Amino acid sequence: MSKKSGKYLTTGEFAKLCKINKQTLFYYDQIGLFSPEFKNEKGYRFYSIHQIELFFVIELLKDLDMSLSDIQHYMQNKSPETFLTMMYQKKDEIVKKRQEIEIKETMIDAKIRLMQEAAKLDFNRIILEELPRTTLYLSRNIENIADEGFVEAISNFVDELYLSHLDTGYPIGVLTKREQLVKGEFSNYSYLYMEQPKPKKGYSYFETVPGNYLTGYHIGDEKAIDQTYKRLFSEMERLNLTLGNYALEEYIYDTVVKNEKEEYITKIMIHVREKD
Amino acid sequence: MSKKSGKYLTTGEFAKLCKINKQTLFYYDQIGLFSPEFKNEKGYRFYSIHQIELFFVIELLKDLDMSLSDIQHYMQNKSPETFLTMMYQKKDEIVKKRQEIEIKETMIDAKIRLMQEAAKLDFNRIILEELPRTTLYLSRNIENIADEGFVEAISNFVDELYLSHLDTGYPIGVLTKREQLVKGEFSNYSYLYMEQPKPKKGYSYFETVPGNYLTGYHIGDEKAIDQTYKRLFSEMERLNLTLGNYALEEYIYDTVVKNEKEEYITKIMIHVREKD
DNA sequence: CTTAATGTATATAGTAACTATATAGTCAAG
DNA sequence: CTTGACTATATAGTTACTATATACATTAAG
Repeated sequence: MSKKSGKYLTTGEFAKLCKINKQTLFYYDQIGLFSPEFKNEKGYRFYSIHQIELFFVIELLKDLDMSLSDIQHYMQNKSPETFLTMMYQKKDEIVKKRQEIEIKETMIDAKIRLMQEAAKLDFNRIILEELPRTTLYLSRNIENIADEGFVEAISNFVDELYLSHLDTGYPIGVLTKREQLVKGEFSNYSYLYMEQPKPKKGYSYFETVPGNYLTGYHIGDEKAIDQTYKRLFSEMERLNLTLGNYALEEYIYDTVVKNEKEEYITKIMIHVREKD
Repeated sequence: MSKKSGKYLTTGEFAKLCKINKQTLFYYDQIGLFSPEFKNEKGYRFYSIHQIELFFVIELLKDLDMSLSDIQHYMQNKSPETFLTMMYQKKDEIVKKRQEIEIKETMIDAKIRLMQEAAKLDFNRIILEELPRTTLYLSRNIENIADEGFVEAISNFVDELYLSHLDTGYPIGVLTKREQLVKGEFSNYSYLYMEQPKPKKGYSYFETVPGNYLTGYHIGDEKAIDQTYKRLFSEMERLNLTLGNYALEEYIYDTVVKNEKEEYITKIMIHVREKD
């Protein structure tokens, strides 16, 4: 702290206070965005402690993706009215930003859960597990759609999730109704879905049936997924179980397996009932 | 949607799906960060729908301030273990990020409230108002400190707020005890403070006294702040009030006044009691 | 009172991550 | 068979820093 400057701060001191690079303050002065309260005869910059408030406002606007030149233009002709209008707008933006962060947090949580699960898992084993009721947001019906239509359906569904703020960070899954499964059309999916841990009001959802699910994993080329379904159906037979209402499929990104080449894993969960 | 490509997407289609600029995908391919599943003999890129998962992971890491080259290095030698470790670390980072966003949200809310209040306000009028109990986080005692010490104290306080996650986005205020006020030492502040609407556990706080406060504003050069204090004390006398325990001062950024030149406003709130 | 360390300044070059533009080839529809 | 919408590469430009080089100023120590 320079003793002579009194209640003013030098560039270095102000930079430290704001937790920013000193060069950035030179740069801001140069472009005329944010300048010290005065310069002495030697050209040394002196900032007032009060200027930190303005600096924080600039930081805020910057964080809300406003360009430096836009901030500058705004600062040059601001008024209480425009400031208030901007704050209302920025409030909306920051709420959206927070929601996006929350989605990413869910995404990380989902990945962590998946990885922890995967560590204990043998991808070649089929297991029978009890799954709780969950809420799914479904796409429109996509039965009997062509390959290129499937891609388009996913594209539309992603757009829809984005626009309706229903993207929760969970992976996109597919639901195949019993009707297709009994015909052996394992890849004739009925709906795309995304799990909704906290369903937003104003939308209609599908509730999964709580109960027993036969879970297995298909590794690699999905053209061969029928084999995995057949293995699952044999296991179902062996366990004296009967096919329930639907099957769920989820794509898992390849980090879960120790493998050099990029491979995709599909988790298959078939709803089953006790045979009586 | 190109009909021939089947279940693969062209660069343009994949870019649209990911809501990203097509050039960015070229760029990612060029730097070897994220490449299409294959290229045809004409050099056309084809992305698989599954690649969106990997793309989202890249976006996530990018949002958490990881550089593209770091992401690339990580992607090249990842394993389930490193991925899980990274996800735990990123979980911490995103929580911190969310908290920072929340601080900024409070900051916006505080500004909006201030502006709405200011719109109805005459900065030259002194008003008597009833204020509720609020929680303040105080700095160490800063009585009888020199000017340069004051700047250092603010600097330390800002650091402390940052490190303890006690920065709520509210402005930094100063509290002056009755003891100094009666001596006429209006600028011999006792503590710096920041309001804590949701006080975090594990820290000690100061609770303001709910009751009557005489509020006035000082505009411009703070060397002349004594005048404003004197006006407040006369008004106190006139209203048959007596000085309470302390006074609070808050700096207000200049956007609240219609004025070309940068001016700072100080809000002064003096705790008062009925004379009996 | 000198000197070294640390601080300030300007000017300029470099960087990351896009982003835009120019030019040319490809494809599908009418 | 042409037109319009797409694809590609190559290259230049942009934003917001960030680092470096050089020179002058201030301060603390001997």
